Amino acid sequence: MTDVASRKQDRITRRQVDKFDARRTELAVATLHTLAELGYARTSLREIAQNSEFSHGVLHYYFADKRDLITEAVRQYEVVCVTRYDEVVATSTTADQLRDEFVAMFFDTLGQDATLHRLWYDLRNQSLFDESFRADVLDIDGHREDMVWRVVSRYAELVGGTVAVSPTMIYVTLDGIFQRALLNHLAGNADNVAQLRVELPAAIGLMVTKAE
Amino acid sequence: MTDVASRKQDRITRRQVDKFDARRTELAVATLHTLAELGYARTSLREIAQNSEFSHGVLHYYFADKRDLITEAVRQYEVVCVTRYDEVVATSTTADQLRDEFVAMFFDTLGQDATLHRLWYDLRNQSLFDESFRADVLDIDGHREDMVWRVVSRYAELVGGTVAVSPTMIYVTLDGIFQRALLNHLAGNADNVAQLRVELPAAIGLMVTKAE
DNA sequence: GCTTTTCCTTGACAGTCGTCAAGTTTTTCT
DNA sequence: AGAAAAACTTGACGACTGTCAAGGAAAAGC
Repeated sequence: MTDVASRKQDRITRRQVDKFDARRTELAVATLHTLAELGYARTSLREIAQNSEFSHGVLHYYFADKRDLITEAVRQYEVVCVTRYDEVVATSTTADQLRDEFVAMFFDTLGQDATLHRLWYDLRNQSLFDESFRADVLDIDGHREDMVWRVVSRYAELVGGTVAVSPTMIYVTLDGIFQRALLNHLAGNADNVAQLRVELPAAIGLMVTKAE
Repeated sequence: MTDVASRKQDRITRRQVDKFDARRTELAVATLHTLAELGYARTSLREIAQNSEFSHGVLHYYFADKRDLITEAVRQYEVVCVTRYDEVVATSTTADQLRDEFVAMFFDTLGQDATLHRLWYDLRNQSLFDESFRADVLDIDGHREDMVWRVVSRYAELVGGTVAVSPTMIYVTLDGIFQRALLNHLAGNADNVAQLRVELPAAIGLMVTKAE
């Protein structure tokens, strides 16, 4: 094959691959929405296909099996999820501003993306039963930990102090608060959510030690 | 009906009811074990029956439907779960002893009852999708919160200080640590579990303020 | 001991599931 | 425009699901 011909072949292959990947992503997004709506236990391939513009058979054209499809959907989730607070970190110039904007976004996404968040917790729990999810889940969990660490360590910096606990402890605490708030939110218990919002700043405060 | 006859009838009815309830409980326990093993998404009635000494048809003799059965299983879980640390609270005479024994039991049950705990988190998450579980879940969650509050408030008492954060915050923090430890435990990542064990005492310490 | 009630098994039902092969439509290439 | 390849639909398969009715086995009542 000549150079020109091989480069041409490359372009074609690339374009095919791109198209293939684009459709995969499209179907993974449809999967994500279906999972968020129904939960892992009740999500079927036919239901997913109905949330897309294709028929159920096409899923096996783009994915090896159901697990492959759901794994791809989880990866899509990560793309959306894991940089949520970065802009807040980048633009805040005072500790109070960072804290307040973090709390605001925390509860904003709680209400806005509630179904997506409950899906995340559903899949994380599935990984307790199904080994094949664990690697992806632990990976995403790590990125979430990094995400809140960026927030809290920057907060400590702006306060002029140091972080008093480990990144892991920070993450599990904030994630625990989020889970609780999500449950209360979906249960329609707005008062409890509001109470958690009031208490969140103090919880963050406990994690950093001000300089003397 | 004479008094004697009516009392006799009562006894008979009572005995029948007791027997009925006993079998219900027996089947609920079998359900609990099946759920713990397979998770909610993959637990079928036939699988449950195979974990008992009866056939699958009997489940509809004692339970209205699958939801009824699983709800009863969840209630069984609560009976086991929610008084776990009470003896530690009752017998500890110093703050250090209480803290150490709590931590020990915390990680003991983590390893011992791992499948049961993952089931709890599975069901709590199901309640984010299925409204009919929510009441029971919120009830159990409340009892778990009370449970850790009894530990931490007693700890503060023995230290001679006061609790610095709300019961809810205490619970979500400890529960978050437990969840993370459970995931790492089931993933075979013993190092991370050990690390959490090291950090847990300090996390408890942060929650109480010593008297001046 | 015989009848009645309770308890449990069996087998079938209507439906859903993941998977895949066969065939049709659409796009791409020459 | 015609041929080849890719993209997609359709329908079927075996397996599995919750539910329930019919009937047998065991226990209780007399």
